[in-house]
Amino acid sequence: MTGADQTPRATPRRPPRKRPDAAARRQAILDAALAVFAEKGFAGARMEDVARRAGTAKGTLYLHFKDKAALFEGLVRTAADPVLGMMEAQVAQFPGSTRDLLVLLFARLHGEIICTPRRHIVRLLIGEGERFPELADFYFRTVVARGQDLLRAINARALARGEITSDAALRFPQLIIGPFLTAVIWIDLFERSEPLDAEAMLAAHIDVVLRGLGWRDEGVGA
Amino acid sequence: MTGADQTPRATPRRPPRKRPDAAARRQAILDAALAVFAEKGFAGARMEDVARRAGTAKGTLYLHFKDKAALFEGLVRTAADPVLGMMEAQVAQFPGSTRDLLVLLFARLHGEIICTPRRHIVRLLIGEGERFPELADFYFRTVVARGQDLLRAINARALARGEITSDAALRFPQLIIGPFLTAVIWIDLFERSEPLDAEAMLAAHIDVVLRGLGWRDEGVGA
Amino acid sequence: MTGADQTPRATPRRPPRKRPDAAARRQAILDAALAVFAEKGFAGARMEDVARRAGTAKGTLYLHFKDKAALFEGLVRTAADPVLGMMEAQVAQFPGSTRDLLVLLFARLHGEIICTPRRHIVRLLIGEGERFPELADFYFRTVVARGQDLLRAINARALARGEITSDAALRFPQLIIGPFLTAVIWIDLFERSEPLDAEAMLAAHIDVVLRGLGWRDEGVGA
Amino acid sequence: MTGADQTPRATPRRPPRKRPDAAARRQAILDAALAVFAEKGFAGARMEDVARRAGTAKGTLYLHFKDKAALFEGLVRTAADPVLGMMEAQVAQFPGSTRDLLVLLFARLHGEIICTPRRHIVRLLIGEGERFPELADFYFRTVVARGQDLLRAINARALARGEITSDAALRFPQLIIGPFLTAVIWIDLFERSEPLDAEAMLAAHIDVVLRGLGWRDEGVGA
DNA sequence: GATGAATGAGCATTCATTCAT
DNA sequence: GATGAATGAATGCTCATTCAT
Repeated sequence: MTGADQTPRATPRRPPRKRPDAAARRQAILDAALAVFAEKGFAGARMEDVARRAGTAKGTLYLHFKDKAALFEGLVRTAADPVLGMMEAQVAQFPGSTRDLLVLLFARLHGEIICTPRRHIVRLLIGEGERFPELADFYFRTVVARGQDLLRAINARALARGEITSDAALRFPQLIIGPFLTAVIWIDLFERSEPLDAEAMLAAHIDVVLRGLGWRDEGVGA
Repeated sequence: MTGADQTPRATPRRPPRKRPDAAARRQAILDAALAVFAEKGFAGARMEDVARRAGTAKGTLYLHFKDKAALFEGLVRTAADPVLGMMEAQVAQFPGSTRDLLVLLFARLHGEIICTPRRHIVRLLIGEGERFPELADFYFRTVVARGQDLLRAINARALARGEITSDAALRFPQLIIGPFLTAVIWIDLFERSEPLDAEAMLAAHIDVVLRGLGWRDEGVGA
Repeated sequence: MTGADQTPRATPRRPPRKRPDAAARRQAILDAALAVFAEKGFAGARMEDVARRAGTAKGTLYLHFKDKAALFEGLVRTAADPVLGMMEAQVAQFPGSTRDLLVLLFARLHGEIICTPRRHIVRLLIGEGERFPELADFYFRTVVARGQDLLRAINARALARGEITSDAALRFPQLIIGPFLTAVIWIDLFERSEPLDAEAMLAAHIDVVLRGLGWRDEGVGA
Repeated sequence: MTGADQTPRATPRRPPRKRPDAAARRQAILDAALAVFAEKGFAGARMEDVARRAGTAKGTLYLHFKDKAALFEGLVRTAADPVLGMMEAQVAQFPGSTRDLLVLLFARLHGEIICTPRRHIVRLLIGEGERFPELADFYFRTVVARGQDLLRAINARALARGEITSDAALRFPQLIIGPFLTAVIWIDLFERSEPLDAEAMLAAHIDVVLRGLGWRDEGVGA
């Protein structure tokens, strides 16, 4: 701790344009790709636009992703994972009622997906999924299946706690997630025609679906 | 300056041209378009494939539809209308309980859309909608808005008859239709990964949502 | 919606790409375009032929010119300017008699245009001009108007010097340039039917038109 | 002369749409073709437009002309001939001075061509001539060569009568016709940029060129 | 003869991908 | 590693021409 502390005191003659490390570069590309794919769809997106938006040259894209499809896959791969991971963690150790848990989770879905460019990924996948079967499979495994497990766990817990009586959503977790999907789609396609208060809708959904599953405020044992 | 202007051109020939009336021809094109668009998406669909599948020459397509987008629009335009019309008629004069009505309608949606290539149209629209705002608007006006009116009418009737107590689905018809949308998407994207018994799911949905809206078997007056 | 959007596309290869600088490339394209347009007319010219002749790929054309029309315009734009500039310079500082000046200028027109593929540009413009009004306007401004100014200046000088007495060609410079145009057209259309000694014709024209304007060898003051 | 005279007293139930005989039909097609070709050029003209304008179906065009090129040729063939014939007749028996003859002929060229859609034919031929060598040859034989003969005859007569002294225009009839061509082109391309008083220009041309050829009012012998 | 629906060759243009620099 | 000029396969659309009616 004695000598000079000038460690990062480089000697840059030219503007200290620190070469962003590969990871940052890659993320910039993914961000750009999300924006462009979201606006134009997979086929309509031009690699050149992605490059320009990412602030790189076209060729650079190919240093990070084998081709356009790989870029799309990278997008899907990276976008959903963190949100889901966060939610899984929360469910695992949530102490409160299932209602509160659902409220929390839907708030997350709203804040992290519906209100975010990420929602486009959902729509993109719906649109292009059949053309990229492997991608759909990948998405199923890494996102959908995990989401289902999560919802099933929640339902199982609620049943076990006597909060609900129906196993309908255990058998069909789609009943829980359906309105969320609908909201995502609506925002992108019909918001202009008829605005949707997604937050209010999801709140109503929680009320309806919980009641529909036989909700009792305190659980049977309470 | 698209297309050619060269001088000595083409020279048609052989196939014994018959003339099915224009309407039949048009329908054949629409059928072919549905198949091709469904498989490849809008951008991926080649007009030549549509033509071949319709049993016509490429040029013939353009006698019926101004361009590829118009063909897509024609598809959307013609596919949804009949189903919706049928459902509107049924709702207007349905004598029984709202539960029976919903069962009937979802059976129709299942039989006429989910089990039919028509379901692809829903998915296509979701995927391409943002790129064709007019088409999304058109779809909203001719399909979505009508569907919403229908669902609202059903909910209003159920409330009036004392069958349900919540107006949640009156405010958000999306709660009713959400699981149907989810089923449509699931079938196309994830059926291979995990089959879905859509019929059972929709039955469960009716149970849950009606109960969630405060269902009483006979209505208050019973 | 022109052009394709398919997914797995092209795969360039072989030819050992060198990089002549952009200007040379552009000039090669213009040269090729002149040849092809001259032979086939605007509509009949195929971009592919231009590319092949320029030794580039089709796509390269579009790196230099927005579309076929822009290529045509580029042709017109670059071809006339140098010749005219040269002539303007000469007129501005020509010391000798107007007759000698005209002889010199027509010699230039003969050598630089009639005997050159550039003459095709004149003919092309005549043929396509009405279809490209902006191009005709551009040509008028950058070539025709300048040419007229030049001819008017010459006539004014000749009148001032007392070499001629008539202002007919001051009012109608077309009288001076008409036979040149006729020669250009003749060479392209009728040379095969009846050869024309353009040089001799233009010499005769100078004689006739100067005499017709009241030529006096030394000017009034002589 | 006894019996009824009701020969053309057909029994038309439907509107007496007398079938225009083939010649009228053909002329209608040619008129339409002139209009369309003039506006769009050869390549840009669509047979369908010609048909619509002629009030016939597309197929009918092919009953009168083998193909598009034949239609174009028919146009050129029929348009120039009458004017030229008229002029030949006039020259053959014109009693007055050569100046008066030229005034008369240029008046005709102005009235029958410059002020008429026929002027477009001249321009079309210039533009497309190289692509239709046979047509250019045909035009040369039936129009240009005859025109030259006519001009040579006039010059020879004028020389013989001592009205002029130069044989320049005998050797190069183009000197006489050049400004007319220039006017035709100008009207189509540049009229918008700078209007041209073609009549005045041609009058000036006659003055200049006759004086340039050594004009003497009465001829030597007078 | 007249019609116009059908045909399909032909071309302008785009854009994913490569690779010399 | 980064660049972006060059490539050329791929496809939407046009329109001269035919021929069944």
